[in-house]
Amino acid sequence: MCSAAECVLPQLLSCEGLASPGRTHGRVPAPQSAPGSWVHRTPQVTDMELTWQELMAITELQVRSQRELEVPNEGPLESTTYPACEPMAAFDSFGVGQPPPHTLLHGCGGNPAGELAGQYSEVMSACQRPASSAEAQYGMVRPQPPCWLFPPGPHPLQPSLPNLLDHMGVAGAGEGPLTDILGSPQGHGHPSPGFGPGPYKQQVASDDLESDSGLSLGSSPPLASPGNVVNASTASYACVDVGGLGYSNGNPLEAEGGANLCGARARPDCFYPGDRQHAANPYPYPAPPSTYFPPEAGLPPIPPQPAPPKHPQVFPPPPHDLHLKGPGPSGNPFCSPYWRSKGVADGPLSRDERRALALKIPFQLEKIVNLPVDDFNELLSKCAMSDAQLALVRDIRRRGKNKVAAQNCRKRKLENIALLEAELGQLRARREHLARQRAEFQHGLTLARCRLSDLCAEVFSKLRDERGQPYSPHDYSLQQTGDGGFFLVPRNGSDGEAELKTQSFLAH
DNA sequence: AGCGACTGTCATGCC
DNA sequence: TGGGCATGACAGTCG
Repeated sequence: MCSAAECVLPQLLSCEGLASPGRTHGRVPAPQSAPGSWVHRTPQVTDMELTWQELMAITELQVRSQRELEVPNEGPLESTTYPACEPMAAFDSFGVGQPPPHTLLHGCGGNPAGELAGQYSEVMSACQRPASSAEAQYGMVRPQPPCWLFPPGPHPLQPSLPNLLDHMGVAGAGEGPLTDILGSPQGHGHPSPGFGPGPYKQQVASDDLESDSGLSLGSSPPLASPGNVVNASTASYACVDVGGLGYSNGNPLEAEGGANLCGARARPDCFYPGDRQHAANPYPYPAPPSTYFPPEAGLPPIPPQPAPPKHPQVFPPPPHDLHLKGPGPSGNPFCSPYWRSKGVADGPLSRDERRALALKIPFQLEKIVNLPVDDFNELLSKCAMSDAQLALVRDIRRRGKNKVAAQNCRKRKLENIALLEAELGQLRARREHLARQRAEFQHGLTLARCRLSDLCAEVFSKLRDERGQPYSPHDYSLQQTGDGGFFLVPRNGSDGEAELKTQSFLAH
């Protein structure tokens, strides 16, 4: 009998389904027709792409493995034969490498390639092995031959997301670099990061460059910049031109024709007294909170973060009497003057805030952004505003909503990346498991072939023709019937023996 | 100075 | 048709 060491994996398994042209050793590109493969590839093939290709190759490997390991059951006289110990190709670890040239090997007891077709599974049953630990790990159901690799249900390489998460467990999803990103307070933990209390970054003059609401903020001199404290240090009531309306202490709306501001007609310095200003504050307004929007309800309060020492707070904290709550001076809740919500952190005014201040928008920016469209329109209808004010309000609303949308979009993107990375890890683990399982099956198949070859040799050694001469296994092959009988079938073109010289006998 | 992360904004497409 | 949303791209800021 042969030993496993003498037998090499058969060529049958290596050449038919695995040796595809164009494959490189150890790296299996995805078939171009494979769904999910990227036809239009960027010049830089990223590692993610390669990984995806590998994953796609697993599908192909599985299909091919199924094809190869399936034993056709086409009847007792099916013509498929199993050459034993034929030249076999050396496999790489995954069995997907290009097979080497055929090499004649001697093994399996030195028996010439006797062939025995038919009851193959009986021999293979000895090679079946208990489910590996990896199966338990992935909850795989031990499939029955000939579909060992394919448990019932969805395709193992196309698990649904919930299944994947089930497979992943909590720990699996929590690994990977993106988990850190997701776990960071900046990335997650706040449904609306834009509303978070993070310190406002210092605004520069470039903030005021342009506005699609028609404000030529770009024309503002450097004085308009909060960062430019030198030029503005001498004027607590700095007159900053904002598109002709400007951060002046004058009322631009009055200059425009005296639009009714519903009680917001008072000069800005009445709401934001300049005598409370820091000497270096170029703006005649108190320091705004770091975030303009109040924290969302239901969220745990986030402790305020101290301003970076590198960027000292330019604006002093506003006095409490400036944090007006409820209706404005007019008593109309929809026409309260522009003020910031109480309880938000301090920080420089944002661009829109400065614009709103410049145009004396009598609404909270929070309301402008967050009100439903009906309420927003009602709010606008109740307060007659100039075209510039309306345009600015709508721009503020659009930008505010888009800002939130961008934050949500980025959050979703990070979540999707984390999810895909977790899925990638699971698929890689599954690929390794399938590769190990494939190696086990190939080893069992090799043993079975060796035993089959030995059995054939034993049968041929006991067969004699009418002249008492043994049959040559080179000229005849054995085929088995369903009832255990054997037939001697002459090989095609064997020594010109034309007549069907079939001999039936019962197996012992 | 360069770089990466973060953020706001704009443009665009879709609903 | 206007508004909102989603998203890629770009630029600015900051560590």
